[in-house]
Amino acid sequence: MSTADAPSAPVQRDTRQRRAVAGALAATEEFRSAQEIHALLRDSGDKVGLATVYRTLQAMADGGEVDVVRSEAGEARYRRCAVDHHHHHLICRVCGRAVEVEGPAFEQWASAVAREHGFADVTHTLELTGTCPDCA
Amino acid sequence: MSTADAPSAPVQRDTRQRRAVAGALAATEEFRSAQEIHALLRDSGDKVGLATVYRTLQAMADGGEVDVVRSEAGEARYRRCAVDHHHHHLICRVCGRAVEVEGPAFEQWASAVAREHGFADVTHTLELTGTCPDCA
DNA sequence: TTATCTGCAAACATTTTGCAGCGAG
DNA sequence: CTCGCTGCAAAATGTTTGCAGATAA
Repeated sequence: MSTADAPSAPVQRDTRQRRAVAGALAATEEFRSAQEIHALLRDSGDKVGLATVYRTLQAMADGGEVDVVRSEAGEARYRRCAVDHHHHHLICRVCGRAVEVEGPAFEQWASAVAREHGFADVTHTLELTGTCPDCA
Repeated sequence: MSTADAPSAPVQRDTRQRRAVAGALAATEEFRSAQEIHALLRDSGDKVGLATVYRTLQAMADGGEVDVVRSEAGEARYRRCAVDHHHHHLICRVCGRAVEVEGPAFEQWASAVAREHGFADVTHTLELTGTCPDCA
């Protein structure tokens, strides 16, 4: 056996582009689409190819570094995933603003339902979409 | 003013294609993608253009006749929205089996959260994914 | 050096749209 | 008869991929 027989850590190289994408994500709380990030970076002067943005975000999502949701328009939107405890978002369908929402009651309900049906290893995806006070 | 001054009811014509799409949706409980429905109809012998399927589903979604969710792959999936009381699905990630789940407690929690943040017209998408007893 | 990453552009999949003709009302 | 609906195919999105060259380790 070698010193490292765990192929599960495909460590990424530390490149300017990767840092730029990570930086753009770190700069905000909100969900951003790949194209938004690409535009944002170009704006900041960091030139990163669109494909690279996509590849980087995908890699980050695989590594669990970012959360991904699908907008109603069908685009993937990414956000840095710093929080340990699970929470969800209430998203305004007009301005896209996202409010973080905690739901202990909901979490409990979900586990209860899963257990009741004998399902194991249950995860959930929850999105609340509405019109926020400012956009009403 | 005319006898009907409510422009909010752009009544759709009753066509063979529209009926076919509605039929395909009525035939199942599950969410279907536009392309699946198109294939399904072709299979049944009803020939409906793909564009028409898209247009029809979109119209139905606008009219609130169907629910729409986005799959993780980014496609839109439609389901007839006949049920008065809202319910969700607990889906097995191995065999794909879906169990219907009711969640009055969850519904209440969702409305409460929405109200608390001043959001109006809030809808939610909830998916529970796990491994069912048979596939464990 | 060498394997990975990047950029570009072409390939892809899904959904939308323009236009001529069909068909419901 | 009229106007909306349909079908086809082309266009528009959003995302992925092949390849040659750049670059981190």
